[in-house]
Amino acid sequence: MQESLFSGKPFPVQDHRDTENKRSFNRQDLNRPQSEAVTHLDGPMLVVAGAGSGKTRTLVYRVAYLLEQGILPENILLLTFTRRAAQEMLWRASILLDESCQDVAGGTFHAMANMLLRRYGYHIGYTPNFTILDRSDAEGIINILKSSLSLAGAGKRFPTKRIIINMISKAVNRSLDLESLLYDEYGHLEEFLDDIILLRDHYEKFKFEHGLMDYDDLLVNFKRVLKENIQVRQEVSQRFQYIMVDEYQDTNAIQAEIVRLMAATHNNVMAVGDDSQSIYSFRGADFRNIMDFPRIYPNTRIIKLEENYRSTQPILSMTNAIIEGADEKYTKTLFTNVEGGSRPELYSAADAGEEAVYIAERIEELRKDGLPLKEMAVLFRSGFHSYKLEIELASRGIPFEKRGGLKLTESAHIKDIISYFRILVNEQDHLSWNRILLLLDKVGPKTADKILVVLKSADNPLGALVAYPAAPGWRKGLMELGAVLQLIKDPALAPVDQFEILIDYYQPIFERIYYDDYPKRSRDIEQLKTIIAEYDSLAAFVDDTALEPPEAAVIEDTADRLILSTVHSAKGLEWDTVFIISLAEGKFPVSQALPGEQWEEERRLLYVAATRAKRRLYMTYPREVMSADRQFSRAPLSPFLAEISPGLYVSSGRALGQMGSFGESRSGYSYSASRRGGRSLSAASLNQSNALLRNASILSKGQAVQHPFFGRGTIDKVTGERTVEVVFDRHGRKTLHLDYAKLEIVK
DNA sequence: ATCGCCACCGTTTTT
DNA sequence: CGGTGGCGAT
Repeated sequence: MQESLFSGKPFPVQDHRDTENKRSFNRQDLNRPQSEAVTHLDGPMLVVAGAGSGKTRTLVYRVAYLLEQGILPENILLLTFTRRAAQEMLWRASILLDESCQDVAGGTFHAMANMLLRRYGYHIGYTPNFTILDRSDAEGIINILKSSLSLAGAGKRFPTKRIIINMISKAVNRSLDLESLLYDEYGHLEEFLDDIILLRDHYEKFKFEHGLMDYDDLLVNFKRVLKENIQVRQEVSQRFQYIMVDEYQDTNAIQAEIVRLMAATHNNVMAVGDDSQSIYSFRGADFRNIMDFPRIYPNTRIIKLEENYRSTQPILSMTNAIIEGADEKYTKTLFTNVEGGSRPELYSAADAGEEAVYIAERIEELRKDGLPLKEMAVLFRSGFHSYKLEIELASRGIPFEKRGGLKLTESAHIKDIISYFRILVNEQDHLSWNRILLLLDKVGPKTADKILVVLKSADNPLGALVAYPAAPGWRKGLMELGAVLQLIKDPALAPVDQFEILIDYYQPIFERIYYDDYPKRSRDIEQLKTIIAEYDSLAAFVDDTALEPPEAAVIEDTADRLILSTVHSAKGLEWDTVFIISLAEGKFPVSQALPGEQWEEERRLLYVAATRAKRRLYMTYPREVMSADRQFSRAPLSPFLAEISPGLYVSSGRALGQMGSFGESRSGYSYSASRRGGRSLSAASLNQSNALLRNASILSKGQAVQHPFFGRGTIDKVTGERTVEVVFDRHGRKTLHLDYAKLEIVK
């Protein structure tokens, strides 16, 4: 098995190894702390590094150094946040050294957990035959359960499936009781508590019965194997002599524990991270993992990288000011030796349309001045903020690629095709069975259900399918389905051949179901074919589409194209010129962001966005936005920008030169200032009532406590600095996190 | 009872 | 764009 990137896909061959990159990897470029991080051989190491400080470069050099020292590539493990990041690092390392770095084990936590769980999972009762659910599958299951349990429409504002899946996942990732989480963070959903818990229980059962595993299960179960089976732990931890984790601030408790267990033998963990760039708490990430690292790994060597090599001073001053406003003050103030540069520009547009025109014009200007499109990027908070701009760019013939937002594998027709393959890999994947049965004419949910019952208990589902007593209306369709599955099941066929045969069968169905836009959709199918052609194992392809979904269709496939991206997807990347759009209150930060932690995370998100820029930074906002009810309303500038010194940027925009608009921008400022005031007040009062309970050290076993939802209880165990186990009189044992739980001491 | 079609609504962020 | 609810057809 090819393990270098934890998947069957071969290491990509990069053709653009330009000299510029070779020059930038000159060893003299490393500063002293970087050299230390690269050459320090034994013991744990924490590298705290600011944006643009050369984290990637440090990691790449370390890989090269270790290989030079004679460490075998397969004993080095490089855990990164995205597969792309791992690929890029290994590719860069191959410039420094030779191709041996291709055998370095590298990839995402999930890909690694998947691979090792399939190998070792039998120790805790798992067959290697499971299907990985992606997010939309998980949401689909919640939907099915919701209607089968007759919960749909039970209340006017029943939370959406996405919110429910997020809650379930967050509870798992924080090792929190779902009930406590529901109460503490989703108090407004209190009336649905029972329904949500019921849904969760059925969801767990559904996955178990249908051979499915979601993202969280992969990590949780892998952790279980490591923890419960000493033999596995030894085998794995002996193999990985050096473990490096990038973007450590984005790991959650489970991932941190996996790292610790995998390092059990050699203890050579190097974690790299920046607490100011923590933007994934909604999925359980906890930047406190960084703070806790030295405690978990005694004798940790801590290295700080504070020099910024990316941006010019005016951009850096701006980004420092953004993060300066944070409630919790962090450690680093970045400085740069990059000379020159001009102040960032803030453009105030009348509305989203004018904003799009402004961006497009700027891009055309810069392009005319010789800046390639690939050196520019447009960043935004949410996927749909770029719709207007996408139309504008398309009409001007500017090629672009959108990252984040809808993935190729999330479109209905691609999911259809993948479902056929998932059945070949796992015949008990009833979620996929259901999907493809529904594609048959005259077969709806009820009929599909009846067929599924038979398939579920059959030893040979394919045989049972063709033997099913079908009604005349759809017998022919069922037979054809059975025949094509039988045909492509042949293990001698390469995935791409299976694909060809399948498409012959699927084409008529495809044209019938998506009759209005199937020509457009067929391009996606072509794209999928080129992807599948790179695999020689169908199972690896199916895994990858769930773990690392390919991006949505490229509008025009030329090498030089503009990147449009959500801020989340832009993490770790950099461009010469960066545009940040929709910087209006309610769009960035999103209106849902509550004061407190969520608000602070939005601020860090803006910090991440602004620090992507090397030489030029443009920020824009519309003064008028369309709200949900199609009414236009005035939108003040994002409070994060309104609160920093206006001297740090240059303002422009048609209305801003006039007297009236000055008042307008002031009123925008005062509005956000009042909001901030309200927030600090509530944060203060919260702190006051919770002052005694932020830290578990003052609690001890037997102490009586009061929880606003669970009522009266007794402390049973203090399990951490901020977590306790409480036995409640009416709700039993709960694990509570003091950062969230509003626990009071009963005297 | 079940399926197919049409019109309408509301969009956080994702390995 | 995708999910949903209503309604007519089978």
